[in-house]
Amino acid sequence: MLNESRLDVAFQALADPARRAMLARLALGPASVSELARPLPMSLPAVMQHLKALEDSGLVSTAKKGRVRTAQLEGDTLGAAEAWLKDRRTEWEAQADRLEAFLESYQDKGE
Amino acid sequence: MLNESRLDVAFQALADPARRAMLARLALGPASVSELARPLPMSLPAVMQHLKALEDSGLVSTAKKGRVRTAQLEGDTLGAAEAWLKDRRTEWEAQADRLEAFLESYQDKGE
DNA sequence: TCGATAGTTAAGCACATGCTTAACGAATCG
DNA sequence: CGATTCGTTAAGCATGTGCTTAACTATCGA
Repeated sequence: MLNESRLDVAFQALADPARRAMLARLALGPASVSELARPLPMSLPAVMQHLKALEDSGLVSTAKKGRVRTAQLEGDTLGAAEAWLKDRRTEWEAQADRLEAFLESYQDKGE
Repeated sequence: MLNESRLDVAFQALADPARRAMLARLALGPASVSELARPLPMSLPAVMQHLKALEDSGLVSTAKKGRVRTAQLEGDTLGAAEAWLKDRRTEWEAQADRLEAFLESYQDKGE
């Protein structure tokens, strides 16, 4: 599980459309920096900065071989962010259920 | 489903620990502004600004009655963010499976 | 009606973010 | 070797973010 400050950077990384586009690409398989950059309307250095943010967040790992750097998705961090949201939604649903049950019992008494 | 720019603000909202704390509290049930503020080490106006960010993101809705404003979690937006992550992870897992299958078939040929 | 309670608005400030261009490094190809 | 490709570093700049304090409004309760 990720601690709070790790979640900060992970969600922060997810908050940018360019970075989400890169993640969406990497979900389909590893890619080089240029491949990631191609569809994006910005300079290469900008893409590098986004990639660094993704790497710092733990969502992506990279390795360089020769002159090409290959990036790939790290499923664990993605899963940890997903798990946080799922936990909150589960709590919320339980709470909503209790409320509904209460309202129903209240209505029963009124009948 | 949320479009890209809605996802931006949703993940952006999730990127701050104070806002995640507020969401965690609201997952347990509705709360007033002061209740949300109590555990947080910052001024009330700061909390208001976080609450506004959460409201703009669609993660939370609020209503004022008398002098107290009550906030509650909006499960749909939470679910949409969760769904985006889940989709990416599912794609990633499918890709990892294909890779594994390929490597196994490669090994089989070698035997 | 007076004081406490709950929230709101506005201004200002420090720092972070997301780009840019320019210049450079290092592997590969002809 | 020389040119090209792929990536990297550094500097600078506009805008966004996350707080603060001060001042103010609106409601409630004695």
